[in-house]
Amino acid sequence: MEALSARHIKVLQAVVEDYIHSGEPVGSRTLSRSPRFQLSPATLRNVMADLEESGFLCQPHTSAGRIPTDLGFRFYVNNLPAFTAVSSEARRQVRDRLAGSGGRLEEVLQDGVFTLAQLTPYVGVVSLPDFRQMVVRHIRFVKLHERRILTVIVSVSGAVQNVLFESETVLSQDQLNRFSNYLNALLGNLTLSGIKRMVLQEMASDKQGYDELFAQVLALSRSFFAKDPDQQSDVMLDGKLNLLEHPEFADVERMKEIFKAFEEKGSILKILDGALGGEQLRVIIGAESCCQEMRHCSLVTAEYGREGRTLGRVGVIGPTRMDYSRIIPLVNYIADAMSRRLQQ
Amino acid sequence: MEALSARHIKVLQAVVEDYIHSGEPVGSRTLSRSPRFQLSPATLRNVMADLEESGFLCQPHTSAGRIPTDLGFRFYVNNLPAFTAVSSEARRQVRDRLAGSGGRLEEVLQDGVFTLAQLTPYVGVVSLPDFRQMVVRHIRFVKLHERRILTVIVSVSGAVQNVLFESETVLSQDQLNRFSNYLNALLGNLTLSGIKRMVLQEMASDKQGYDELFAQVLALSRSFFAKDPDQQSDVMLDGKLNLLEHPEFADVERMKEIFKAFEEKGSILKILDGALGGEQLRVIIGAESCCQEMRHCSLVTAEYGREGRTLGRVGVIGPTRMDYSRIIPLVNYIADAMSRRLQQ
DNA sequence: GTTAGCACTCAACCATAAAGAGTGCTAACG
DNA sequence: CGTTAGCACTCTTTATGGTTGAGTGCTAAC
Repeated sequence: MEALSARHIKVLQAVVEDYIHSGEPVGSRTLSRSPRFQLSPATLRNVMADLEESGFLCQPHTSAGRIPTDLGFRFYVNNLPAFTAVSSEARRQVRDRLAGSGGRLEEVLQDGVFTLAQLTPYVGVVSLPDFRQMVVRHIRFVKLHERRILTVIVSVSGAVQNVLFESETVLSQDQLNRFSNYLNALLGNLTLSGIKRMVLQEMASDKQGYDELFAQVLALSRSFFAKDPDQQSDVMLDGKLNLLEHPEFADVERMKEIFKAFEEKGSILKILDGALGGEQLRVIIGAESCCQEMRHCSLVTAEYGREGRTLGRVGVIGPTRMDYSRIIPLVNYIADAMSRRLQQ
Repeated sequence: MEALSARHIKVLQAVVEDYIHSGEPVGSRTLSRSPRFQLSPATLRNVMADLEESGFLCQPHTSAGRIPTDLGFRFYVNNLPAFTAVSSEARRQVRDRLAGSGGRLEEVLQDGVFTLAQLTPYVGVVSLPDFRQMVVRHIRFVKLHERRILTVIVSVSGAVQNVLFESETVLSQDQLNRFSNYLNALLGNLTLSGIKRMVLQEMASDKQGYDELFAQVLALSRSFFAKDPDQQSDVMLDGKLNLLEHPEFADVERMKEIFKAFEEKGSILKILDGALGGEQLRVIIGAESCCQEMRHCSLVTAEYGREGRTLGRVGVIGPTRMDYSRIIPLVNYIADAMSRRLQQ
């Protein structure tokens, strides 16, 4: 397998692009008819045979045209000749949708995946930030019943989370209010994990001479953290039905597989946040995801965040035969728009 | 179309049951082989022809066996010869699941649909109570930022709801706490709509001589209700993938249709809560739902509630070819188990 | 009222044939 | 030596037709 000549690359690109748009295996004849080549089918056949040997193309069967392998798509994406700019219509839709709602984290994320599902024939996907890693703006305790307490946690990015737990002693709502105030005053810029760490440290140091209030807050916090809201992060999907429009998922078995992966979101999450080297944009093609059920899918995702902090990734899931040159700029654009919206 | 003879009924039941278990059109031969008939195929053919004429059976094409129409299933369900008792294994699973979690409304509902999806090859479905109709146990206001206020509402059945709104004036958290306390003291057994009604009445009466606090609480409530959390009720589904196992949904087009209905939950909700005559148990067969996309599906649902109040309906969605004699008791059982769990 | 017999219909299956697309290989060409 | 035309070959797709089997409706006899 030697280096690819300029012609090889050009042919590979042509095959990939044709396949992306037609969905059919592409043969040497079709290719030679294209005005971008002045070559006969025979010559192209030779080139394509080389590309097949190198693993960039394959044939569904003898006497069919070629289709790109994952490797072929990978090469194509890494050497994308040109991007399709995000249309002004699409920009408008993104802007309108994001501006139209409240700006709470969940709303922004929902708007993001919704717009992606609208603007593409693929599935919009976004990973929710791990709640424990989010900077807390506000904690409030609400007494429900006896020792049953509802905790309302609001993050700086506007996410609201409710956690139920049981305190060790019965406390009045007034006491809880004082605790809330105390904690909030203390809070400056800590994440939930940060608060937990602090509480545990303080308890371990076991100083005497705490004022009563602080001791009580610590005790309460401990029972709160004992429950460890391992609510973990989660993913949101939109537009699953879009996938049904693609011929590659006409087969019920294949569909079932992918929907199974969607149902238990864990595996999607792992693919999204899995590779920890947080590149701004990431394209995962077919089997690269290492997820059996997703081997016929590609993911294009980008980071979104707030004030320099990465919160998660947003993007689309579609067939490996995806219109990368259009999708990549679009995903970038939406991730950016969401981050800007969250800033406000 | 005259009244059905005992024999007609027996044949209809046999056809329905055979079809439910085989999924294939059932012919006169098959039927006559069954030990429950001592009749020749020819005789059965005559009976079946009558049933077809009356609209209880139909043929996919000449020279195929018969399958029940919606009307046939309807008759069968209305005259169910016997129920299959809920197995002790199933009871155990329901009990374990419900006992295992926290008892918050959402958890109970989730456990309910989950168990249904586990125990049947169909989709578990439950309608969430309309939040405005739920009796409020607790209201709490949390100041987020300037005039931005988060309201946490807890219902007696343990549902928690967050609503964001903007107050007219800037208030401190201390003030909000006092308002919360005041409102909660006032609250005794009102629904959210009830509270709204009360607030509007009080404001309309426009008495002078309110104490300051009450006036402020009223003002705050008004801006809260101005937003009208028309969060409406919602539905939860589980086990959508179960449907893919049924031969009747092997066709991608049909699948797409149903999943579309699932996606926009409004239509499901309408079917569930639509017919307002709240029978304890309800079976909706095929086109009876009046929902185009659901015409190949049946729903078996039962009411669940708390302290005599109906909160919503829980049940399953499956193909019209559903094992009604097993499903009906099961749905009843789960609805009952959920209601009992909510009582605690 | 029930049954046996018979002609008929129709989907499903299978084999075969023909068409069409595409290939690899070879030999000729500039 | 790269390029091209030609050709035999492969393999899918589509159409065709015949056969089988399940099931029916009708009629006549029991």
